[in-house]
Amino acid sequence: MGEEALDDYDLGCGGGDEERVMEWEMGLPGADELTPLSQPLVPPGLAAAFRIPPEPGRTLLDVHRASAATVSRLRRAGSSSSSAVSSFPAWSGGAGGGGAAASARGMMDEADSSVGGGSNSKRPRLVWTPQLHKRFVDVVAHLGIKNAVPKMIMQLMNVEGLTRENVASHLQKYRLYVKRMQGLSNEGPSPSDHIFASTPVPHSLVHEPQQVPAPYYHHHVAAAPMGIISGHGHQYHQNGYGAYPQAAYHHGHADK
DNA sequence: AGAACAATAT
DNA sequence: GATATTGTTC
Repeated sequence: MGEEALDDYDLGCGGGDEERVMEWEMGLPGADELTPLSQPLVPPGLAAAFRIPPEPGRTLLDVHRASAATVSRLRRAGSSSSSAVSSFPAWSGGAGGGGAAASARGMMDEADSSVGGGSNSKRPRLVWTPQLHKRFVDVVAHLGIKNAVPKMIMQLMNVEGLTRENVASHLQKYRLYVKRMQGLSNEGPSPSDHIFASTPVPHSLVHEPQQVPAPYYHHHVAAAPMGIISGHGHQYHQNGYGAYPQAAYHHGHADK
């Protein structure tokens, strides 16, 4: 029993608002992974270099408000008759305000017309933050190199708005990186390896061919939806309260 | 048809 | 250099 596919971590079939909230809470990162409130999200040096205006100070109260807002949003989404899964905006829109982000995956209605000028805003390019990359690495390590293919990775990452193409592109580069790292037996990552250097390549990716022939594992993937914060061309962007969930896949060993 | 992958474009 | 897009193959 248990040949369940991996794609059933949608919560909610039963209508547990509390369950959503709990999953969300379980997915929260540990204190050691969060930037202290007293510290700016963007390092002063970097901010200066890119002319990023100073961030508004955030107080504990702000965090509580944001937290409460998220909880109520989760509840609302669950109690709604429809079982739509989308919770938050994946692509934060424009600098000024933007609101109204289009929904993420799934439907782009489109078409037509209005070509003339370009009031068509394209989807901003994805920025692979260390947090996103970490999720990516966790999932890839969990699947094992052989089974880690874009679609699967995308599904397990459970990041709203993340597309298969996004993952495929990143995976391509990541594989090259891993290969390059193996080639140079011992040598830390080069400083130009930005993102990749931020999360060490798990041994499982280097050595053992992890055997996971089938949809065997049935872990509870407590992956609360994680939004993507991105920017326009070359404009960083804000980062709400980064309450991204920690991948809760337990690693481990074992099954064989 | 759709997904993975490698090559190429922005 | 980082991502996106395209082209080819499975």
